[in-house]
Amino acid sequence: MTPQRELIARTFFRNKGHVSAEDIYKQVQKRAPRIGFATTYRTMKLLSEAGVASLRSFGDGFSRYEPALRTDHHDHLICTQCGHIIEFEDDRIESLQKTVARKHGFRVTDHKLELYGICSHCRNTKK
Amino acid sequence: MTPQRELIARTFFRNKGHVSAEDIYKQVQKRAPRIGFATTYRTMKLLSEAGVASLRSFGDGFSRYEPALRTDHHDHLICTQCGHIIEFEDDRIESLQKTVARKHGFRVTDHKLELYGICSHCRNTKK
DNA sequence: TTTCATGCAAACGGTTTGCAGCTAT
DNA sequence: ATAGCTGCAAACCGTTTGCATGAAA
Repeated sequence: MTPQRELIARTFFRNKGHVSAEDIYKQVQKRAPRIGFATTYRTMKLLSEAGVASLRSFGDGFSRYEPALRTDHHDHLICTQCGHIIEFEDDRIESLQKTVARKHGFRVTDHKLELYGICSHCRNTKK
Repeated sequence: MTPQRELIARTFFRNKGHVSAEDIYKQVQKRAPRIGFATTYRTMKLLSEAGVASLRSFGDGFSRYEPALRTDHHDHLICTQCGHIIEFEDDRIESLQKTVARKHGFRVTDHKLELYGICSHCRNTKK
């Protein structure tokens, strides 16, 4: 554990999740401009290998990380207009997922549910 | 509509969906080696703009296309070991998704549900 | 001729890697 | 001294774009 890694990890955990590597890099740079993105990427890879961060790729080309400590499964509502991301959790959906998987002989290790649409804010301020 | 575009479109629809651009490119090249990937990409973009193909990015870095003609919403079970993809459909999950979205004031335009795990085949032939 | 698609190669953007230098054992 | 991390820059890989050629109307 080096100072660089500690700063990167702290920065990562300070966020609410759904953080892109670039986000972390920029935030880290404000405090330690000499840290390069290579170190950021390498550290995030370490964190995800260690199981404390999990990589989540939304459709937008670059990878996002979120803390893996959380015990709740949660999924995402994504506004395609403003990019805002809302988390939600629904036990009934979860259990239906398990049922479906079992029906196909799958042992599910992870899942990803994303609902894309227009959030209420963007719907009200439509031009 | 040019011969190239026709071949690419035909090749695309010959597949069962979840086809990567590279897949299409390779298949097309067997029949018409002079077609470049630029044309493949451009044609796939056209097809998705025309609404007959829809772009779906799984987490693996490159983009996949599937026919958009289909009326059923379907989701995916993905084996993380052999990469096999199974489609499924579950109306109860669909309706729960709508409920959740409504609760957050979202108007959902699209959704994506992916379950990752180990398929029955890989579970049985585990080494 | 004008238009527009093609094929090639170069560019792009996010991520990874090689490598020389630096730290801390 | 040696092991291993850093920072830089170059490489990488899937995708996009610029441009000269070529076919069609």
